[in-house]
Formats: sequence, C-alpha cells, structure tokens
Amino acid sequence: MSGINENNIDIEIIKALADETRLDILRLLKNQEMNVNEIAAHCTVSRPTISHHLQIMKRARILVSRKEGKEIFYSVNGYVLTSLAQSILSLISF
Amino acid sequence: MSGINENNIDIEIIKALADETRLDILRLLKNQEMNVNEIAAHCTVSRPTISHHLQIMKRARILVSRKEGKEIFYSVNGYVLTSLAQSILSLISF
DNA sequence: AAAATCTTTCGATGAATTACAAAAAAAGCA
DNA sequence: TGCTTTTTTTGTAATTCATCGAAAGATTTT
Repeated sequence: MSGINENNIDIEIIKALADETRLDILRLLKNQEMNVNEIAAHCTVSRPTISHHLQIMKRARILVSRKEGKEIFYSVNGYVLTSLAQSILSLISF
Repeated sequence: MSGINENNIDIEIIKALADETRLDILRLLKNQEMNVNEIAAHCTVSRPTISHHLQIMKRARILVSRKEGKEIFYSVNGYVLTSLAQSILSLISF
C-alpha cells in the first residue's frame, strides 16, 4: 500500500492552522524570517500570546526556529504545508 | 490584483476540518454519498453529534446535501477542498 | 389521521482554547 | 557582577467546542 491515496492528514497541523492570529503570523513570515518582537509589532495581540502561538506552530512543524544571540528567528516550513495540501486533495475521489 | 497569490484562506473551512470526527466523516464520504444513519453506523459518536458535524461542514461548503424522500444524502464538495489546498500552498514563498 | 422512519434542534455539561499581566529564564553587554 | 533585551512560562479568566439524551420537525406508509 504505497503512494497513492494514503490520507495521512495530520490533525495537529490542521488545528495549528485553524486560528486567525496564527494565519496572520504565517502571512507575515511568508517572505522573511522574524523574531517575536517584530511579529508582535504587526499584530494586535500581546507578545506572550504571539509566543504561545509560535510554540503551537513549531510543535506542529509548520514553523522552524533559528537562534542568533538572544534572538530567535522563525520561518515557514514549506514542506509541511505542501504535504498538508496533498493530504487535503486526497480526500477527493479520483 | 488577480490570480497569483491572493491567500484567501477561509478560516471557517480550516476550522471545519480541524476535528477528528469530521475527518472520519470525510473519509467515509470520499467515494459515496451517505445519510446520517449510515455515517453513524461507522462512527463511535451519537447520531445527533454526527448531524451537528455535518451542519458545520455544510456551512463551510465542504459538504453538499441532497434530499430524497425522508432521507438526506451528503457528499464532498471537491471544489472547496481544491481551493483550500491552493490557499495553503500560497502561504509558501515562491 | 396515525404510526413509523429519518433527521435536526434544544439544553446542559465537561473539556479544550485563547488571552492577558506578571514573573521567570536565557543571553549578551557595561 | 549587575543591567538590559528578548523570549517563554505561569496563573487565571473568558470563550468556544464536542458531546449526549430528549424533544421536535419533516416525510412516507398504513
């Protein structure tokens, strides 16, 4: 049983996307990495709340982080989103 | 501003997918339409709960329904899922 | 009209989620 | 060593969500 039609939808990844604030963050990170402060400057919610959302997306592997001195830069893991898109398409009959 | 890169992710659709029971229902409906009773026979949750989940997915336009006598048959709207997959890919930088 | 069948709505409850302020942790700089 | 900056963790309040049994709505059959 390989290849076609596995439907491995990872519910943790979908749940991590099912929040407006987290989608906003993803849109911010589309073309550039940012740290929590930069992200918070563009959002309406508090810095701790942003940090919380970042952890959720990191745990779901939607984001990856890179530490540079005292700063932590976040960026999008395109592979995970590509796989998710595939899984969603696999819900449709051929 | 057309075509490329609109990122119209509809959060209602994502939220409608972010539940294990609803994903189970979608997998059941992949190749055949079913009514609530048939779906409930394959799930562990109660009929009213199934009905509730069906309404959520119908409101999000993931499902469509067809009434035949006293029965209502549900099936997957592939177009909505295809659009969602596109939107998810649009979160990735080119 | 009444009964039977299929389905949804109502009302309640427990669990999960989001959000903030305040405190704590981690790392570099004076 | 203290001081500042960046970030996360904690504690708490408010909201949202999934679930069930019971009741109600809708349609066909008798």
